[in-house]
Amino acid sequence: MLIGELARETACDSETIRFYEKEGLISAPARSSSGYRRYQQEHVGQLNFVLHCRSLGMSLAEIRTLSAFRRDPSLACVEINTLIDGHIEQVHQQIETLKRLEQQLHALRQRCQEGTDAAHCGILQTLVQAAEGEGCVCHDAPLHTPGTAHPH
Amino acid sequence: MLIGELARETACDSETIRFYEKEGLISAPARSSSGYRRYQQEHVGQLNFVLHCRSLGMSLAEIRTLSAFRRDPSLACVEINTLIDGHIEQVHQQIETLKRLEQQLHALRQRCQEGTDAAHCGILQTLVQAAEGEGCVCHDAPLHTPGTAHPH
DNA sequence: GCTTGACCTTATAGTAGCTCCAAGGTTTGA
DNA sequence: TCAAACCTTGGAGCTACTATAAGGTCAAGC
Repeated sequence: MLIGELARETACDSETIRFYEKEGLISAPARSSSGYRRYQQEHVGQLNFVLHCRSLGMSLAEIRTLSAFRRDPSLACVEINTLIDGHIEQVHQQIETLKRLEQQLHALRQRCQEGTDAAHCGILQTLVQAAEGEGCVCHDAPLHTPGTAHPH
Repeated sequence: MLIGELARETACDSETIRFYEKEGLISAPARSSSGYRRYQQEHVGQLNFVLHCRSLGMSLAEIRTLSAFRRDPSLACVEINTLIDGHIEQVHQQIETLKRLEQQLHALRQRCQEGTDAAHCGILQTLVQAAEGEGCVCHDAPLHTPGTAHPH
């Protein structure tokens, strides 16, 4: 199987497959005499595993760790649980942060309902005032939202 | 005011201030004879505006657009509303996506409650099966979570 | 006058997870 | 024989910073 066929089968871009190989997330396939990558069925499984984990928002580092357990199933799974728990907590924090953000944005949006010019735009006024005034309490909570994954 | 003082006053790193200047988000200050940046009160306002918008999760491109309206208040504010609405929608989508993700992760976590080895770890088994099976419906929704901002 | 330390400058490289492009080689079908 | 569709590598680009190196400046203390 050439890289293009694997790409179609897994709905993953060829470039991304090469990238995952370089990053050690999938094993390097055999090469044809002309240097083309020749994939086997096992690579489909490996790649799908990575893509599935990515779709669950895991980082490449986390997936590398899980892959190690996949390769050597004698290892303790406590670490797997810890990894998943950590990831759940991360996602939970992101949700909470984004919810607060959503509320702030809705409040901001309320300030301008009609289309005039920017001089009278309540949104802009609010943003400028918030930046200049000391009493702005709407952004004292940290925002940390690490990027998550692409569709699988 | 030197860059360090502005940094302390706004709780923004000096490097980041220079970066914002290079990106055109704040105006370039006058320089002393030795090349040091000399900031005025207006720069504090500009920088706080940027930081506040960042704390609301806006991208630098969005902030550039808002800054233009701030500089020229005769422009229509319809675009401001559109920008904010788009941003709210983005945040809303992120929240929905992350909520689905959270549920999937909780379901996954249920698969392994006790610490044995990875061979019998339900989490790993589930991940591997999900990757290999066709019938995995748990990751057909796209995940797009652009990074958001740091605390202000 | 000299040294020390805190400040400032620019330029460059690194982070995550890809994505895109250029310049070339290979294979397949008409 | 030729074109289209594939493949290769290497490098740059994206976001929003962060970190480092190598050097210049300035004020205080001795």
